[in-house]
Parts: sequence; structure tokens; C-alpha cells
Amino acid sequence: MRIYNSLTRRIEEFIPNSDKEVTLYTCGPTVYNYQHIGNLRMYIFEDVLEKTLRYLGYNVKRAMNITDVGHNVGDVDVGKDKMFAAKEREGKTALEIAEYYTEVFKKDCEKVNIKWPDIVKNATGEVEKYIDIISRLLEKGYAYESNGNIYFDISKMPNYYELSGKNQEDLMIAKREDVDIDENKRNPFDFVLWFTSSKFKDQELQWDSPFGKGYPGWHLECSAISIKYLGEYLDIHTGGVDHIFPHHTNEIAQSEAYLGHKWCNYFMHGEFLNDLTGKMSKSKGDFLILDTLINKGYNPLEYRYYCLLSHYRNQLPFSYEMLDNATTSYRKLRNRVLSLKQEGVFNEEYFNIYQNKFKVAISDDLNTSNALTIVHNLLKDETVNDITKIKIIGDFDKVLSLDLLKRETIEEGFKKYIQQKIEERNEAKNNKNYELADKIRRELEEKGIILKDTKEGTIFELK
RNA sequence: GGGGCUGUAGCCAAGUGGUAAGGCAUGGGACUGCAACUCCCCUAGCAUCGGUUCAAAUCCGUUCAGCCCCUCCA
Repeated sequence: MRIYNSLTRRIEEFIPNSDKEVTLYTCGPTVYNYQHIGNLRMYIFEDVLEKTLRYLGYNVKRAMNITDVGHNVGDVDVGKDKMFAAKEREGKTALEIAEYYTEVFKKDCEKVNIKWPDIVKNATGEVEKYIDIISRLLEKGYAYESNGNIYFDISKMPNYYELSGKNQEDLMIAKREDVDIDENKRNPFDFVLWFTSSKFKDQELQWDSPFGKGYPGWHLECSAISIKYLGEYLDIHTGGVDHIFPHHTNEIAQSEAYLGHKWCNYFMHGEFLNDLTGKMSKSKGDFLILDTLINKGYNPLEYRYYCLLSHYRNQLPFSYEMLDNATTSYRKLRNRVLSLKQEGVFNEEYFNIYQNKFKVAISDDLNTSNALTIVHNLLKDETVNDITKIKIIGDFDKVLSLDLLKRETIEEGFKKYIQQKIEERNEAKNNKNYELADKIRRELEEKGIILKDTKEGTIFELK
């Protein structure tokens, strides 16, 4: 398995810490709103990663956080807690809102065949661990108190900028005008581990701690959950490219300062789904969710296919024109697969040849585009019989999860009805009563049944 | 202003030194009562300029364009 490692900015051979188990950590959703389809693209990439590792024979233990706490509203710091804004919007408590959107997220995952990680933890449930980490960082001198808050002292971490590819001087020149300056810090890039005094006065969730009543700096959640549930040595950490700095940079600093050794060997970052104005973002207020696509008549797996068509490290534009392309392509592919007959003798040699091709593609930094090409090529390959093709595609679908072999079942009574209608139509056709024949075809189509006139007679399919 | 990433046919997209995969759309053809489905055939020289090389979409540099990040969103 070769993967692009953001730490070294190179494609590297993946070598796990232990040959027994690969530990994988995913930055989870902030559940103050729906996940948009761009968020979902990230989770699809991570799902493919987990399934690929399993496909290649690794045992995978994967954890993810659910950020069920307040943050600032939007990419622009407008000084209002995100949960609080959502609460105002819907008249619920922060935790009720979080619970609601967590459920929605879970269902979205099911719809696009994303396997729910083994370990999923709420950020608010792990405060004890955050306090433990902060206490040790204070003891070791990596953290300091200033005006009521506890800060991480980045000057103690010589490799602080490793992941970001930045350096302090560059950041110093930074000129963003929409950011407040925190005068309490020793170094402008120190970050907060615990707040007792915050510019957000109406923070709903607060906890008692040795440092005073307050709440954690939420970079801690990923470090804490990962270390607590996956151990001190993490193999792969994933997230979006926007996490690189400062979120993952800070995670590394606090985790390694806490542990006293190297923490995670591989960081993988997924690129964005862009709309016409750029990154699709919740804070813009106007974003697409999966249910919108479903309501427009798209199958969620058509969106998964759309994502697999491109590489996770490339920005992917979204438009309905492109989605229609992907949809047609997916439907054709599925049709072709479903028309394969359970005939012939399974040929293990071809199975191995194709499985190997697939492994080469998918283990090359998750080249899903090439993996799909192999499926297309397989279908065109006349030397491979149907039964073998079915077996091979079933094998590939462990990673692709496109339900390529799944047949929609039709109720027996309905089947009889359709069969009867087909006979009526055939009779009409024989009598050259095409008007009636077309009418029957149209009526069935309205019920979701597509008729196909083949050489062997008329067959039907679900739309 | 700084750092990072990207730019391949009408639309996506693979390919990272040896002469442009694949999909969708379009056009042509087979099939059909007409369609749909299915099948067959056809379509690019890789943003720009310059350099390295026997050889570049692939390496180096320039310009242009787009996107991401830059001290309490994770």
C-alpha cells in the first residue's frame, strides 16, 4: 500500500506500527447542522481507505470524534458560538441539536454505504481525558497559565511547523484583518488548552477543572480520543486539507508533548468538493445536503460513484451536469453488471489476475478512478465468463461499496401484474395498436418499471 | 502579503521521462412499430512562454488562472 503522507509531502510505502492491527483516526463532523455533500466526500474517501486496508488484509481499528460542542460561527470569526446560533434557530439545547444532527449524519452514511467507525465518541464525553492531558502538559512545562486560560507553548516544540510547511516568520507576515489578537499569549501562535475566560461569554457547556470552571480548547478532542481508544501510537490520521493548519499541527504538538514520543506516522488529507464559488462550506449558509439530491431523484450511490470517479487529493467541482454524467455512467455500469448471467464455470485464474489489477490500482494511494476503469475493462473482456465476472465484481465491491450486484426485489403480486401488462402490450403490438402499446409502457414507467424489448422477448427492470 | 495545492478533449478524469487509459455527452451504424436498453465505430497532443534531454503532459524556471490555509471552526 502506497499513500501520500502530508507529513513528508510524498507518496510512501505504508508500514504500520504493528502487523496485527492498523489504527486509523478520522476527524469527525461538527454536528450543529447537516453535513453537506462536500463533508460526505471526505467521509467517503476515509471509508474507501478503511475498506482498502481491510481488503489488503489488515485488521483496522478506527476511531472518530463527534464534535458536539460550540465553535465560532463560520470561517469568519463573528464572535458567536456555533451551537448557540443553531440553538436560537431551532429552540433546542446544544446537546439536543448535536444528537439530532448526529443521527442525520449516521443515516447519510448508511445511504452512501459508509461503514460507521468501530469507535465513535462525543467530544463532550471525554473532558476527564482533556484535563489529564492538560495537567501533564503543565507539569512538563509545555503549557502555561495566562489571565485565566491555559495555553500550549509552541516554542517548546521544535518541530511544530513540520506538517504545515509553514514557518513562523511567514505566519508573522500574515495579514488577515478579520482576526482578533489574544494579548495573553507568549507567542502569537500558542493555542488554548483550557478556557476560563473567553470572548464567548454565553458558552452553554462548561466543566469544573483544576484550572477553574470553563471548557477545553477543542483541538484536544482528537488527541484525547485517539490516544485513549487507539493507543499511544497511531498509524494514520485523516481529515480535510483545511485541518492541516492549525488543527492537526496543534494535535501533533500536544499529543507528542504529552506522550513524550512520536505519535502518528501518516497524515492523509482529502481535498474539497467545490461549488461555483469555491469550497462548499456550512458557514456560507447555502450548501447542498444529500437529501436534496435524493429529493431530486438521485440515488445516493450515484453520488458515491461521482466521488470515486476522481482522486481524493484533487479538488472536485460539483455541478448537476457532472452529477448527471456520473449518474448515467453508474446506471449503465450497474445495468451491465446485472445483466450478467449466473453461467459458466468459475475461473480462479482470471479472478486472481483481475484482483491483482484492482489491488495495484487501489493500493496506489487510493486510485479509485483507475479501479473503476478496471471494472469497465472487465465487463468488456470477452475471455472472462459471466460467473467469474460476477465473483470478481463482488470482490471489488467490498471496497467500492456501490451495490453493483444488488438486485431490487419486486413483490410477487406486482410481478404478476407487470407480466400481465406485458402480455397485453404484446397483443396490442401484434395488432399494430401501437397507441395502446405505448400507453401501457408509459403506465408501467410511471410505476417505476422500465420495459426492454429484447430478441428473447420483453423484460422489465426497476427504474 | 506569506505558505500549500491544482490547470489534460464539450464535461469529468487516469497517466509523473519513451510517444495520450476510462466514463459521460455528441455524431455515425446495428437492433426497434417508434423508443428505451444493449452493441459496434469516430473525436485531444496535455494553460502559457522558455530551458534540460536522444526523448517531456511528465523534470526546472516564467507568466496567467482557480482553490485551500495563515494566532479561540475543528
